[in-house]
Amino acid sequence: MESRFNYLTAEPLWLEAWSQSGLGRPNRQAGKALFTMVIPPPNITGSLHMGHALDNILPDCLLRLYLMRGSDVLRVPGTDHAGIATQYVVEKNLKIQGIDRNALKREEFENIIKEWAEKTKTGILGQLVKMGCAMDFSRARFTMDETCSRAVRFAFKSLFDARLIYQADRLISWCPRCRSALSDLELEWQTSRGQLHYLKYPMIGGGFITVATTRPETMLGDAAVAVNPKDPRYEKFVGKKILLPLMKREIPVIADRRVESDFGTGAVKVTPAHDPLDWAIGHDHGLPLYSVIGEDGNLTDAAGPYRRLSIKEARKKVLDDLKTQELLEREEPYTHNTAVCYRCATSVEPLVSKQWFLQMAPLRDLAVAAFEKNGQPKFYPEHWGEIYLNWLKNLKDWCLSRQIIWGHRIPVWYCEKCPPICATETPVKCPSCGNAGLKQDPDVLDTWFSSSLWPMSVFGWPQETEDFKRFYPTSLMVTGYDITYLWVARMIMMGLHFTKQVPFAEVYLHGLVRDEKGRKMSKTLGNVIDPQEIQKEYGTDALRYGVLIKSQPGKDTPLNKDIFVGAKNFVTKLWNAGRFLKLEHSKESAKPGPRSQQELLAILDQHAHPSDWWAIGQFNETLAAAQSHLERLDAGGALRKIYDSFWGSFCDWHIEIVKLRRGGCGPAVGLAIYRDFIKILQPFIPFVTHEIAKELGNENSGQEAVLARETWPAPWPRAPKAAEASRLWWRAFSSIVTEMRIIRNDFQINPGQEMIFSAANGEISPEDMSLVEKLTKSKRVNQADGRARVRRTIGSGTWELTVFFDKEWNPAKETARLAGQVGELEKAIARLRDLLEKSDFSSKAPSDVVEKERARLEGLRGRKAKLSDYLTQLGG
RNA sequence: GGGCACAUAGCUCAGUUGGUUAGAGCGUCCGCCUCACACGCGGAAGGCCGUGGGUUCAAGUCCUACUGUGCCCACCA
Repeated sequence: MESRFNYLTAEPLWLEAWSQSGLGRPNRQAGKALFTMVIPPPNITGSLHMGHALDNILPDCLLRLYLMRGSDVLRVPGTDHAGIATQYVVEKNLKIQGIDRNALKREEFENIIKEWAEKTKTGILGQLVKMGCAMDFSRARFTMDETCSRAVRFAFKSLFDARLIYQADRLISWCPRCRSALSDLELEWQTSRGQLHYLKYPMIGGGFITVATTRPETMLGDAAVAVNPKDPRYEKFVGKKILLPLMKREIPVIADRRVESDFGTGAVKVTPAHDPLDWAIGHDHGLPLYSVIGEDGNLTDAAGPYRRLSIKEARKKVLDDLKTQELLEREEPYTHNTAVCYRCATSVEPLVSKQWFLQMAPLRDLAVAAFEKNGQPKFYPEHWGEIYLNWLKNLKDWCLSRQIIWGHRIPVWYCEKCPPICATETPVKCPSCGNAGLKQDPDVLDTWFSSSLWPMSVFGWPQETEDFKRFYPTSLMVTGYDITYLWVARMIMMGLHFTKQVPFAEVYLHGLVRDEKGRKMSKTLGNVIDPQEIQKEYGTDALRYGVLIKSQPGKDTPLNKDIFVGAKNFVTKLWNAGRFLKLEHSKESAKPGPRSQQELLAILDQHAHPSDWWAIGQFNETLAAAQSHLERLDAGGALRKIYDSFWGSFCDWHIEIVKLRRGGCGPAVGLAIYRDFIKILQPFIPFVTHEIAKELGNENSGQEAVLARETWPAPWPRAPKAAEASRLWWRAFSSIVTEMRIIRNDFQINPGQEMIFSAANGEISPEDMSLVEKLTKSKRVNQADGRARVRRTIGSGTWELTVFFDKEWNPAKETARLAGQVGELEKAIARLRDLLEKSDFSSKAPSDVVEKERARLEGLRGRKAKLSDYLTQLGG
């Protein structure tokens, strides 16, 4: 074995081996439980970033775990066409080339995006492969491929026929840059500093009413002024008329409960066509709509003399004109929130537009019932269930149509005089009048519409395919909490509506990947870590390890490069431990690897050293802890446990001891435990563990070379007596070794120099004492001679270590150290004594806990006595 | 305005159902190329576990109030 794991050469070979073995593809083995997942399809906007790495590595780890624990597994990969996002990226690229997309025909532009889609799709799927994700790539889907498109058309028509999808003129959020409607969930909010303008509206018949607004240009579309009905200041105005300045339009003063008396002047201008609250008020009061802002973000003909001005220009001109007429009372600085497009950050305009909507209430009720009655799906972390439920209850209708090119065309066709025709296949002629000149609706669907069908459509739904029958609903959905509403909730609702089943039994919501300061990774901040670079520089296992060890359910994952350095170090450590054990074992035995576990246990009964039992015990505890974490889908927690145990116990202690034990079963047992570590680490870092397994040779003949297909280890059987004895042994042994090392450091004894010591009242066998000698480069003597000495108490204080050395040393430092220790011991003793004697502890706490504390107090007292005694000697 | 989460070492974070002296990685300091690994080994310094109450024999852990931080929802013009 080389001294390092060569990931550059090993990774491609294992990727090929896994592909051959069909990891992530079901075997159809009878009697096996199925564990299925579909991936959150990455957007085809570019390459995969660190968030995707987490999104895919975490479930891969769980899938590999399920595979080893005996499940038949399937994970379906795929990509998302990501309507607005992809179109935006392609538009930007065209702009760099000097091409204006508006100059292109719909088909031309669509073809350019298709080309882009092919390229990025390939790249993304390639990245998934290279991250070691065990998926069934033969089942890979794309949200706009024929299978998924069929599902989209079917779902739309079905919802249309059920009258859940409808077309209506509504106030929607409009992105003037994307030239498209957006859903409420596609808005982001920014605080912006602006002005609150106080406008004086003249009453017909004399007097003024003053309104406050942040958007004075919308006054051109005012249909009324509203006041609170309980506001005494305005009682006399209600029902009277205003002559709207600039437009010279008569508008009424109305009373509405939704107006807050204590904001601004207590009177609000009502612009039903450009403000959500005004829309509602206008609707209830039957006010007319004046759409003064158009889809291009400029003012419309309805704005009279202000037509074709941009919003900014119009605002300035309106204010100037009002000022001239002395109708601008005052202005004050004002900070408020404005909505922007979540893809291009352009300010969104509320405006009235004819759009397709999905009525959510019936779907919502299904989801609420599934969760409240059956607890479906189960959320990790659990508290997300309540958040999800709460959100569902306030759900509004979903605006489905987008006025962009890239996406699923709305499957509705129009005939000149007949009602719209909704069909899953392009109709040749109008079913009502037979007219052949049908025109398809130019709009496309919100990209999340196809996403919401994903767990069904990947399996061929609505067709009753074998796959659909067999794999739907899936076992687990792993995704980021940021798309719980946008995606998870909608999948659940669609699943319930169309299949009466929640599409996944469990949902694991992971956090967002952030930098070490907790900031989002972004190109502008320059804090982006590219997973591909990490793979090149540190290896894919290091990428997986780093991402996994930092992940916690529901919490954000802070990452920096150091984590991957540590990750690579662990891979190297693991590798070298294997290299060493293989070497050691080959000295003992000609066989390629350890014998069977049964045979090993027989040898253990005859020849075991306590450290063998201790290491076995440590492994069993690690296995149990890791499993309990994994049952809660906490891969990070499991990995941390394994790391601590492998490095801190197995390598730092057990292997070091095995090195010094001559002959015996040390290497064989060590190798056997090591093999189990390799297995439980396989789901996390599959490349290096597979390579090591190959290097070590097969345990038994007939086993597959693919470690991922081996079975998850069971705890080692061992006698409880041996377990207890090995624990006691460990305490004594480790504390004397540690104390010797501390003395060597404290007294600056050269590492090459042998230390002479005596140990009074040995709890350790002579054989083990020789291990201590070798481990600490020291020699035990029975008799004190005339040399300088230092004494230390060990462990519980029942025995004592004396180290002799030639050089003179100043006792002051040691005295201070001892005095400090005695002081702390006294405090601890007093605390314990009070606990045992003065409180109700002794009578109320369980007897075993009380016994423990009593024993501890005894130990502390013994230790203090010894230290005080020695302190007196030093002082004297 | 409503909701959720978090607050532990200089930094990033563990700490499973309450029970010995609260841990790791990175960073800092000291000493080592010891024949698996310097991507390593040994050691040290560094924490009244955000604050005040409460429950309990016992609280980092449970409850409550407060303070601070982050996020989500709402969007008062």
